[in-house]
Amino acid sequence: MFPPMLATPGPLPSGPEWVFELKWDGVRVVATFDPGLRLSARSGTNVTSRYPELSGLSLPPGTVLDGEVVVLADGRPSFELLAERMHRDRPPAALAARLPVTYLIFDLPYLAGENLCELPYEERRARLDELGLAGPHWAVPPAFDDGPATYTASAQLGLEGVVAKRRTSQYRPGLRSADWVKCKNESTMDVLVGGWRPGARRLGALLVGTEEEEGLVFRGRVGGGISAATEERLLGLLEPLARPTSPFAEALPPEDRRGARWVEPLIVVEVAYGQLTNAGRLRFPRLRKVLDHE
DNA sequence: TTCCGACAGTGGGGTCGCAAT
DNA sequence: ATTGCGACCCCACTATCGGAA
Repeated sequence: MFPPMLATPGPLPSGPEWVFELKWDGVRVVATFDPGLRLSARSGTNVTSRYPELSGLSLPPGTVLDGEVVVLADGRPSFELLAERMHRDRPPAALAARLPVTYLIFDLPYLAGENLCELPYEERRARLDELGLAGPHWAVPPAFDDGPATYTASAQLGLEGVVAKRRTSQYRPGLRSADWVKCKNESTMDVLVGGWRPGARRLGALLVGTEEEEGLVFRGRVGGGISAATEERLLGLLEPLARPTSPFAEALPPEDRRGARWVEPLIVVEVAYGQLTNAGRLRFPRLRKVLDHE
């Protein structure tokens, strides 16, 4: 088992010592050859049989590749499509054909038994490029020198963001290093609070929505980003607004509804999120601020 | 003494698989 | 057939604690 190196979240670094890759929205996979191909998830789980289309990938024994398995749709990775098959060992042929995966390889910690981890990123990257890995289901995506342009392009293309890597950095297995910085595209939205749920804290999560023609449309639960002080403030605002029935236009699924305390939807909060899901819910939601209302 | 980084804990969307109802 | 629950995947963020500065 070879735990992959992890990136630290942060703002886009600048300077000639950095190189920039697009951030691919999929699952992290390490490939080892000893001598047969073995694919490992970040946790170390053997996932080789989940991605049979990668079985043709062949390299010398003692080689370790690091990359991301994605499902491409219109040229962009779709995590939601990948989710439909990523838990399945030996997926049915029809499923694998409908949702083919691509392994995007971005690092080479070992080659034929030679430890390349101590080499600077740029040299490992050059060795990786020399392998000429390109096939129907794998590729080595490009790296760029212009950080701001790469970041802007990632947003325009609807990608997840960029990962900045220090040219001189070593590969540190299993470590969350400051030499790799992930800069994610994110959005914010103002939403109405239609209820809340207790949890381990007094206020576990907010049930939020947006006002549309059909009424208050549920956008998901927001439990992240709430400090102890904000929790108290929100409870003080919400408890006087209690009402017996849900203010949402549609009945919420049981797993969202469970334990809910409904309120008049009068409190507006700003939430940050990664993307909207196909179901119209917030992905990676967290509270940014409670908006003052006159 | 103060500050920072690592870690545990709490929250999210979503899928699958299995058990209970 | 529906619901509940945990295990995995992807996470963000807060609070805490010990060691570095």
